[in-house]
This record gives sequence, structure tokens and C-alpha cells, in this order.
Amino acid sequence: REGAEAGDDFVGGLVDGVALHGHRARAAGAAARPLHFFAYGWGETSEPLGETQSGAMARLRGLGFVTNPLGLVCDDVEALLACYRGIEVQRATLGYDIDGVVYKVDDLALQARLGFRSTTPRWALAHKFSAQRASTLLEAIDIQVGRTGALSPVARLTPVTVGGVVVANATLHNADYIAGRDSKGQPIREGRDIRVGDWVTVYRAGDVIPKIEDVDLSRRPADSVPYAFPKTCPICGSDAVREEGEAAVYCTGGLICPAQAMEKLKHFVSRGAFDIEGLGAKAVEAFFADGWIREPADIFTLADRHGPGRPTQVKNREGWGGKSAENLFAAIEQRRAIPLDRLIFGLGIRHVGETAA
DNA sequence: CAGTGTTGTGGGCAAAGATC
DNA sequence: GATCTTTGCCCACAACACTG
Repeated sequence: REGAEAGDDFVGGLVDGVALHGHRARAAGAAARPLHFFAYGWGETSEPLGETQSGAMARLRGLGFVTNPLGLVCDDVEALLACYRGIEVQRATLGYDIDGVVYKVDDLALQARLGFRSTTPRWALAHKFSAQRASTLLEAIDIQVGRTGALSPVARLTPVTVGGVVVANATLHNADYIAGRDSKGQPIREGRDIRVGDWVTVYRAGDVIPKIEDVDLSRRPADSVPYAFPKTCPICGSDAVREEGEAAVYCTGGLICPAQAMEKLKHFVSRGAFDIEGLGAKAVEAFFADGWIREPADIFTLADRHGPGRPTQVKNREGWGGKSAENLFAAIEQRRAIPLDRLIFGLGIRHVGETAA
């Protein structure tokens, strides 16, 4: 970081490389500097590092980089799995956190031929260790209304530590998921449904995402009842309908529904759309609640209505000061002209994400 | 039907900046 | 100095559309 601030591209790049190891590496690095770094790949090189992955890694070692000593070349799947199991045994004593191993095609010419999908290489594959699990109580199932009007059930859990972090919420996806079926009607959790009051096992998928794995029927209260998915929007009271062939239930309120209107606003100002700094989710909620911003156009008249010299000013709001108000107005002015794709994305049309926009 | 790409939903953490 | 909010990063998976 210090190097990056000083404009040192090499050190900045190195820190980026460390960051690519993910949040666990970054957390560990922050807790105990100095950072340690295993070189595991490369970007541009003036000449090939080798003909194989293993050869390139050896070359990096020759150049003075530290590489992970556990890497090895395997000839078949059995050898790969033996390596995976061997590393899993050593996991606790490594001195750094890992969540699995990565298998890579050794021949770099084959790597080049295999190429990439939209987000991942075809020549490398992560094999993660099974995640830690914990039992806890499902206290409630809340319904969230998204910007498209989709009603999403969220599990409220008695907070429990899973893999070092406290988990209190987990998505339940949709009504079928709670009932124990997937979108094709096939049973999940062997068809066991999820009920408020159940003891559930939770884990973090990919060591990150909280998920409910299963319910413990032996601890289910005798008086529990299957979860009844709401037939109306919990926010605006409009009918909530599920179209044939769709997974989600949608609020029919449209922009009449405050939840939809507000979530649409949040999306409008979000990073991929107008990206107005200083106007995050919390600020949108507060301005919306007071009627200062009800629709996207209101953002661009905010200074006229609540800027300097007006009776009610942003800078006098709780949590706001002169500096933050000034910064907000400047950020809004800066976004009066934006690329067309950001505008299209910002409109929040269903099925039109960043790529389509 | 498998593979792929995209969207939309959900989650967490650290750092930075600002206010309280 | 403590606290709050935002930013920016990371990740999973369900759902769906499309292709060959």
C-alpha cells in the first residue's frame, strides 16, 4: 500500500496480486505484517517462463520468488486426489489459511488452447475442502422486496460462529426451496421443509456464503407448522403473484410499492450505474423516508431544494455536515453526464444487467 | 442435454472518511 | 477516540436463455 501511494507500480501490482488470494489472505496480512507472498502466476513477460506450469514456477523460484512448496505434478486423477487429501491433513499446521487446492493443466500450450470462459479459465479448477458446519435455531423467516419486486425469504438465525465469523442470516431463495423442492420439482434435503423454530445446520459455501444445509427433524417442535409464503407484499400490501414457470413471487405494486421504489433508487445510484459517491443505501433510505428523493430525477434537483441557502438543508441532517453535503452535491453534478450503458443499466429493467446494457 | 453466460439474489471484511 | 457509513473487494448459487 505504501508503495502504491508513492506511485510505485511494481509494489502496487504486488499488493494487488496478494489481494487476489481473497479476503482470508488480506485479513491475515492485515493482522500480522509484514506480508508473505507465494508467487503462483504471472502477467506479461518479455520471454516465456517455460513450457509448463511447473517449469514456469521453477523459473520464478530461480528468479528469487517464493513459491508454495506443496505444489507438485500429478499424472492422473488418483494422484490429484491423493495430493488433495494430503494437503487437507496438513491444513491446520500450515501457518496460513487455505480453503482448498487448485488443479492446473501443466502444459502451457494446452492452457492456451483451452482458454477462458467468461469469468474463469478452462485449464484450472478449484477443489475446496468441505466447509465447517454449525447448528443454530431458525428464529424467523423475513421477506425482502427487491428492486424488481421479487419477494426473497431470508432466514433469521440465532447468531452462531461458522468458520471464524458470526452468521445471523442466510438466503432461503424462494418458496420451493423452503418447502424442500428445486425448480424442477425434485426434492432437496430429501424433501424436508424448513420451518420457523427448526434447528438447522449452517455452513459457508465456498467458505463465504452462509447457507442452510439441513434441518434436524428430531428437534422440531411438536406444534410447528409449514411456512406459509405470503400472498401479499409485506411492504405495500399489493397482491404477490407467481407466474407459471417462474421461481419467484413478485409484488404487483410496481412503483406504488415503497420497497420497490427505494430499491430501484439504490440501484440507480449504485456502483455499476450512476455511481454517486456519498449517496449509498443508507442515505437513499433516509432521503426517501423524508420525501426528499422519491425518484431518480429528484437527485438532480436536490441542491435546488435542499442546498445552501434553503430552509431545510442536507448539511443540517443528522449524520451530515458541511463537508459531506458539499461532497454529495459535487458528486451529483459530476454525474449529470454519464455513459449511455450506465444509464440503461441504472434504469433497473429486469434481465438487463451490466453486460446487456 | 451439457456447457456456458448472464442476472439477481444473498453474504462478509477491511479500510477510509466523516461525524459525533 | 469512538462510531457510523461507504467503498471496494471477494464469493455462491438459483434461475433462465441460448447453443451445438
